[in-house]
Amino acid sequence: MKLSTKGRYAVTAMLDLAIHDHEGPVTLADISQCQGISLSYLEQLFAKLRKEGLVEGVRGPGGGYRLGRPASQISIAEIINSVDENIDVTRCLGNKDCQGGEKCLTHQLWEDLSSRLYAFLDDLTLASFINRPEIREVSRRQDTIASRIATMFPPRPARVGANISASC
Amino acid sequence: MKLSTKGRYAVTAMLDLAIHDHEGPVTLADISQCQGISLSYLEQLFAKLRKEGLVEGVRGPGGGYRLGRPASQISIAEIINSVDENIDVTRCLGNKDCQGGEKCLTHQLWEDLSSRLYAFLDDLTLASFINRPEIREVSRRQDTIASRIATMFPPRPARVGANISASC
DNA sequence: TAATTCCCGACTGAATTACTCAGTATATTA
DNA sequence: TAATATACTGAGTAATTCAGTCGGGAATTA
Repeated sequence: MKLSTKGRYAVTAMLDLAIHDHEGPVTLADISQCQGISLSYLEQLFAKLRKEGLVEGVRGPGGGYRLGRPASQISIAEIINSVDENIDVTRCLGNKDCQGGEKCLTHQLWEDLSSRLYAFLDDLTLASFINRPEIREVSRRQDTIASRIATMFPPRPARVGANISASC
Repeated sequence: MKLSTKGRYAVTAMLDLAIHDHEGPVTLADISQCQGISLSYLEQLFAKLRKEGLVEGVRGPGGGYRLGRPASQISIAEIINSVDENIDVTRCLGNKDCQGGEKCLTHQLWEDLSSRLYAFLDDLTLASFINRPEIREVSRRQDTIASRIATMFPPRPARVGANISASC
């Protein structure tokens, strides 16, 4: 379990996808502009997320990325783990002699802490964040704008709407 | 809130101090050998821990480091924060325009997650780890050995004992 | 066909990690 | 008092990671 800016980028990007899930795919260009992250860097992060099945890409105009699973089945721990490659495990773990045959005590304790932390973050899903009332309110406001414009441009409403509601 | 190998080093070292608290100061040389971390690197980490008042150093032979406060009053979050300098906060936070005047939604959500995580780690104290029965058992065994030798070398028992019970 | 998007790999400067070395300061012990 | 063990400090450094650029290719839509 490691946690850095990289993990934060991945989580916020995934939240973005979750929020705009019903509007069709979200482009990396949108996220890039929105959150101030370089496009190519996002591509690298999303390559890892895709490998884990957390997102799926849709090519071509009107394409982008959408969640690979329902937001309720994607945990924060999964997201972080897929981009922040695991911290190197302590030397003594696995082979059980740290110092003098006896299995290292503090390393056991760290393992304990680490798994508690993982459990905590694995319990938090994307859905548990975006389903809170304040969030739904903001999301709803953006939807009304989007759908109003959508009725004016019937063919690909999602794309047009997405451009408008790109204010993160 | 950032979490890396550096933080792990600090936490395990602090656990070491907490476990051997009643035996007098623990030297960095012990921890270094025990946990396979370079001595000078430990010194740098402990400089930060000392600055935060989490540990206090004792110079001279028989010296070392001991906890700056009772183990029940030192949280994991404090330890990590003192060595893993904080993740750079998102651009839009503070000044409240991320993109178009409206405060960035995903960044609010991240702040939320971040504070939940901090609260979780701030609730975990050193004491909550070392007070578990398995740990006390190991610690007790080492104590009996230490005190048996201590009676044979009256003047500075703690130091001699520490050398023996250095198997982490 | 042209445009838009995902996808892929090589490369790069800057920062961080983990470490080495070389010393100074303070306390203990012989 | 001299020797020793420890904490402290700071400068330097190879390796790694971060975050990004660049140049393309592949699939989809219009």
